[in-house]
Amino acid sequence: MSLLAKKLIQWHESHGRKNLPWQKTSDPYHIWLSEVMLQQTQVATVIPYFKKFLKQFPDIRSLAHARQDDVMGLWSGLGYYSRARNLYDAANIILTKHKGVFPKTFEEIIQLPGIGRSTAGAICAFSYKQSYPILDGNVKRVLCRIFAIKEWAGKPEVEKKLWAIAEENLPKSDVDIYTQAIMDHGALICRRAAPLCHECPLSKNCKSHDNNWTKEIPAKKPGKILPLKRLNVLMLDNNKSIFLMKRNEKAVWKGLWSLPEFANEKALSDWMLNKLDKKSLVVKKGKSNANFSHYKLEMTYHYVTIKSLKNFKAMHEGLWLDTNELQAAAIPSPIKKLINNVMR
DNA sequence: AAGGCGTGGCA
DNA sequence: TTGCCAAGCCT
Repeated sequence: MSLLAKKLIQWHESHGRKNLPWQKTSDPYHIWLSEVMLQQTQVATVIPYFKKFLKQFPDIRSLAHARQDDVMGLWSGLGYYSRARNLYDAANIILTKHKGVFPKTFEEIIQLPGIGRSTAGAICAFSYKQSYPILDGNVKRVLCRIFAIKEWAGKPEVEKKLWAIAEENLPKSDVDIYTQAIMDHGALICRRAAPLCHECPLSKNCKSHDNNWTKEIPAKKPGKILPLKRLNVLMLDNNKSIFLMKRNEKAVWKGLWSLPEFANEKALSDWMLNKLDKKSLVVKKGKSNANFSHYKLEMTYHYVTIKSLKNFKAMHEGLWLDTNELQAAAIPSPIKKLINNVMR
């Protein structure tokens, strides 16, 4: 066994995390769900979503038979919603192609939508104790530091090298413990900022520690200027009920429910003149910002109250949701917050 | 190959 | 406030 694996497994014995909700089980459904939720998402954020999701969908069959909107509702606020769609699709594939039983080989697992090499490796290691490596943010950081890799870990060439290193250091036994150990070590000791080198079992074998490079490594992603998008959203309030429209399949927040959206104010007022009986009063107007990984968004909201739906001409274009129904609905976080703030 | 895809925590 | 980025995958 590599020195790296040996030391990490030893360290995990007394310092690793052993009581997370998806641990102490080898049920591949639980492992799969947790690994997908944890993609680009922090542990503390995932825990309540994981519990709630399992409570409503305790097994693959119940998930496969659900309505997609209910699945999306449980995912609302967690982000990266294609994960929820893929999970739902994969559950149905497992039902039809694998007779409802989660597949047991890496090759079959990685073919499921939403499962890439790292997630498939984690499922194999945790559920079946099969020796496959993972390469998440933690592992990348630990390996870059130990081997003094000064380039950005997301660069394809560097990533290829990291997979090879991950492969080389993989133990043949106890991969489940090793996999948990290297992630825990990255999260708790080899942290991005202020790593705890004095508590690190690998500090004597770490090139970054030797050379005092822990601040330079891991290297930052090459920066770029994010574009700013401006748009107008309409908040129609009919007796504390809000009008929402389902977003199309082309842009961000695919398939989620959101406020009617317009490129400019004229388009918004035209829509109102067209769909509402007479010119309605804008009760409140303001701006709200949201930042994404690839652009910034400035929303100008227009809060309008109407007294009756009698002459409303867009009933078939969306749905009216009572404010107390908003929480469980499949609505993006910034929109949910905006509605809550303005209505309050 | 590079960019789309969310959200919240933290410095 | 702003920027960075976390248990990545898909096209």
